[in-house]
Amino acid sequence: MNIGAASRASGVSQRMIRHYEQIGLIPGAPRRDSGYRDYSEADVHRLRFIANARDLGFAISEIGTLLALWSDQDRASSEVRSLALAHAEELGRKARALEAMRQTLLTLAQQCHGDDRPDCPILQRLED
Amino acid sequence: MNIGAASRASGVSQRMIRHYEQIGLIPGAPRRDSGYRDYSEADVHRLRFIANARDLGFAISEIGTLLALWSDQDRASSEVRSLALAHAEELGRKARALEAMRQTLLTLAQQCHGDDRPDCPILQRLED
DNA sequence: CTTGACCCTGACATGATGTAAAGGTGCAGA
DNA sequence: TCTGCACCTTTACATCATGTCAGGGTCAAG
Repeated sequence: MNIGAASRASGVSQRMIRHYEQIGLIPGAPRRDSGYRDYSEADVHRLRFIANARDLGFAISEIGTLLALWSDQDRASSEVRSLALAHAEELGRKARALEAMRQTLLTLAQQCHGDDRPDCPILQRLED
Repeated sequence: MNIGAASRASGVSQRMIRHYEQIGLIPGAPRRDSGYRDYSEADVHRLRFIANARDLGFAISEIGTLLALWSDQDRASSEVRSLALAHAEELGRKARALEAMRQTLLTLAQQCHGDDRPDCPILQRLED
């Protein structure tokens, strides 16, 4: 399977497939005589795994760990679980930070009459 | 005032002060004979404004708009308000996306016994 | 054989920020 | 005055994940 087909089958862009190969996240695909990369179903399976992990917000480095755990038949499920929980906590931290910013903005916007007059508590707050 | 003092007074790193100058977010500081940049209190005030806006998650491009509104005595407060509300909405979208990922992970982790056995619903989910 | 779809590599861009190198400036103390 | 340290300058490279473009080779159908 050429890289285009692998990309369509996995949902990972050709650009990122080549990138993942370059940074060592995935092994280099075997090449045809033409130099074209050749992918198997297993390769596509792994790419889908990566795409799903990205969709859950895992960073590339974490995905490397997940891939290692995935291919390790003997690993304890607790390892995967604690990685997932740590990541969930990180996501929660980020979400709370964004939400706090949002609340601050909403509060300020509420105090701003939002008409043609120039005075504005939002800008005043940014000055302090 | 040298850039180091301006940095300490504003909370913006020297690196970023120079960067903001380079991309045109702030005007180039006047130079002494030595070539050193020279900052006024007003400059520090503007840098603090930028730092506060960054803390609220505004992107540099949005801050450019905010700075323009800030220095426009005649602008309507409604302009600032709608910019803030649009940004708050964007923050909300991002926060909800992170929270959704987090919930998915927590649900999966709950289904994972997390002991020494190798089977793990988290990895299974990533495969699909 | 031509054409169009596909593949290759390499490079540049994003956004915000850090860090490091290599060199000039300014000031205080010996 | 010399020395040393703290400060300043520019330039460049790194991060992270991704897009896009250019210049070139390959393949298959007509």
